[in-house]
Amino acid sequence: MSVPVGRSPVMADVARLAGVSHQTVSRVLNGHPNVRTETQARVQAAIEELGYRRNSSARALVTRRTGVIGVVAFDTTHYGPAQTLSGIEHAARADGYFLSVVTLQTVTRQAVSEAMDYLAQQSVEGYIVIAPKRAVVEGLAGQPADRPVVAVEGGEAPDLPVACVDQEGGGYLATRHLLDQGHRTVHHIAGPDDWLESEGRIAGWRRALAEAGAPVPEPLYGDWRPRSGYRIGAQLAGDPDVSALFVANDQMALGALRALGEAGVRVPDDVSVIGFDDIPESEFFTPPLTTVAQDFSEVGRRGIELLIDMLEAPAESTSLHPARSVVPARLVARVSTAPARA
Amino acid sequence: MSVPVGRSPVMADVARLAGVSHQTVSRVLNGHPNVRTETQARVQAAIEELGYRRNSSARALVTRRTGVIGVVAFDTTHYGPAQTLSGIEHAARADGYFLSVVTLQTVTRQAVSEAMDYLAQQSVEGYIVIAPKRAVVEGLAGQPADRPVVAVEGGEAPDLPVACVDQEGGGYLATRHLLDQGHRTVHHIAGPDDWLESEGRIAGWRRALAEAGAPVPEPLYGDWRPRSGYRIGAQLAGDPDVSALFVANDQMALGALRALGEAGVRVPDDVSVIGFDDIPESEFFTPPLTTVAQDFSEVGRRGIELLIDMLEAPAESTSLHPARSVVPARLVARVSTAPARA
DNA sequence: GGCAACATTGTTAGCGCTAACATTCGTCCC
DNA sequence: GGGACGAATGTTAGCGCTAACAATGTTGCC
Repeated sequence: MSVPVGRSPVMADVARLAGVSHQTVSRVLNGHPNVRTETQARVQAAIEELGYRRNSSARALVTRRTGVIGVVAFDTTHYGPAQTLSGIEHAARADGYFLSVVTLQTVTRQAVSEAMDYLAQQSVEGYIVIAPKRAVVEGLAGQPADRPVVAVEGGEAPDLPVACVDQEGGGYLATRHLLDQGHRTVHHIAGPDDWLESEGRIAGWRRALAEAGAPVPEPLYGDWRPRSGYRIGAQLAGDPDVSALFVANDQMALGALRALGEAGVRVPDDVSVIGFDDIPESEFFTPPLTTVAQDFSEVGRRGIELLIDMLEAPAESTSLHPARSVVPARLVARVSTAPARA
Repeated sequence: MSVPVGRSPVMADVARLAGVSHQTVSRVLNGHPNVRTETQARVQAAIEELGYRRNSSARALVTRRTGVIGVVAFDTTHYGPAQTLSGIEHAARADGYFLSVVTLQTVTRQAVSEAMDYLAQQSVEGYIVIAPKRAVVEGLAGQPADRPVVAVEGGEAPDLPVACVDQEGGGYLATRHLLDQGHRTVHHIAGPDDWLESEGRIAGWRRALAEAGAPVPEPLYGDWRPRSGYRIGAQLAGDPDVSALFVANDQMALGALRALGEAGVRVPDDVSVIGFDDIPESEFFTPPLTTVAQDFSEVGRRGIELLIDMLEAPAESTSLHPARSVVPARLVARVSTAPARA
């Protein structure tokens, strides 16, 4: 009896066993008031005996709520995005939501729109889009918003709620740190120029230089990967003007460290290097990398918070001032930066 | 008219606009034969005009298929697991399935079982569990299997379909590579001893040593993180017996390289070091790390393949010989290994 | 004691879809 | 020419649940 053969039990089976109507079972499950404690217990017992589990499709059909949040992610094989995704997942689960994830290889407006379409098939209630490029954020803002969207890492998105790290502040912090150590100016290996993270970090770097009245060299653009840092690092190694280098992420910084090392440039004695991200490996680079840490999971958490607010608020003036949640960056000083030589 | 106010359109709205019954609309949507081409076109047009989208809950309710696969993952902030997840996701989407992901902080039997329970609420059709520890796999096999489960990275799981990389083969490959370069024996920094990956790599290492008649030192256990590699590396640095070192992952290898460097031990001149995983950074370590590459996304792909086979096969003798899909590992030779000194 | 107010439970009607059966129509063949 | 067949479409009955309303008890208070 406790293991019904054939089909899995439905609410009516529980009701029969507990000697109540199926509606009373529903009430117990939904925590309605006005159910006698004793009835509740009987129903609970019947539920356990049968191993009953509510059918989510039937429930969603009538409540018009699926409890599923769609996530469009990129590049989850890298540290930052993967951490962010993990933060999103935990926050969503804590609030009883489910996550349906699509990860994209290419970061284009069209790919994002296809991914959102795919997720729409599953009746997601809203979207979290990890939107690291300007084009993506702009494409997002132009969409017919039949359900709420939150951008994560979306920089200064114009008309969209956004959760992100303060990239500009982080860039400022990094540059300031080097200037404070007496370097005349700071060179910059940036990320690709259509990424919002690159933009923000460049802006912070420029602001710090401007504030200090330091010369502003041309930034050199990499592609986030170690190899590009290596290439650009090799270029800079010969330049006697370079005494301090701000690299837009730790992976490129790793490449740069290697190139400098191979060229006989000592870090930090000859050149100071600072990275960005604080990946787990940075502490063990040669030399241990000074860098700027981002609290990725906090960003994920805030993204979910924004979205759930929209889902659960009685649709109102959300479009007037789209919410922004900015997480500060934090300097992690290690060995790769040192005061400028006299 | 094309933008209906109030509720979103349902099948009946499309039917009305196209001048057919709702069932005909359903037939068009499901690609049934025996619908006149012209009718099909009219229905399609109506669908587009209204921006109609099938209600997945209603559909799932009657078909008893949700098209959702539940994934239990750990540690997606690290390279391997994140890559695997990404492989799983792409393969699932290619077959029209959706993914619902739960990531866990702690790898315990209970956490896994709770995660599966959570996913069951959403009526997932089956599970992919990234199960890197023996206890987890065993707990999995003991569960009441009301829906199919595939383990990924589950080593030699007894009664469960598994997709994994050939860890033993990889360990053998790494050790063999060092022995072939004339090293008398190979020391090993292993992962935690309750991880299946550790076990497999240790087994391969032992086999290679045994085959060569080389002495078998005690393996030293780390925790996968760079810091533990650093700690153990510092220990080994003073030992003149150590001329070749197989480290169970690249992150620990990074720590070990740093410790050796600090102790004045030159790699590869004094000691050869080989890692495991081939993370994107390895190529730019000091020196560039020889390592064993795993095709994580292929593992994810195969996991999905196994699961979908089970979902779509008319439930038969699946339990007789649970399928195993083993992906070979591959040696990536770089600079950190060299022939033994005479 | 009777009646209002409330607590507790049951009954009914869908949510939007697909499967199964019913109907209509044209076509073919003896 | 009529019956048999199959193609094309329509009609009906749920899937398992919740919301709304209806029907009971049960209490308290004058």
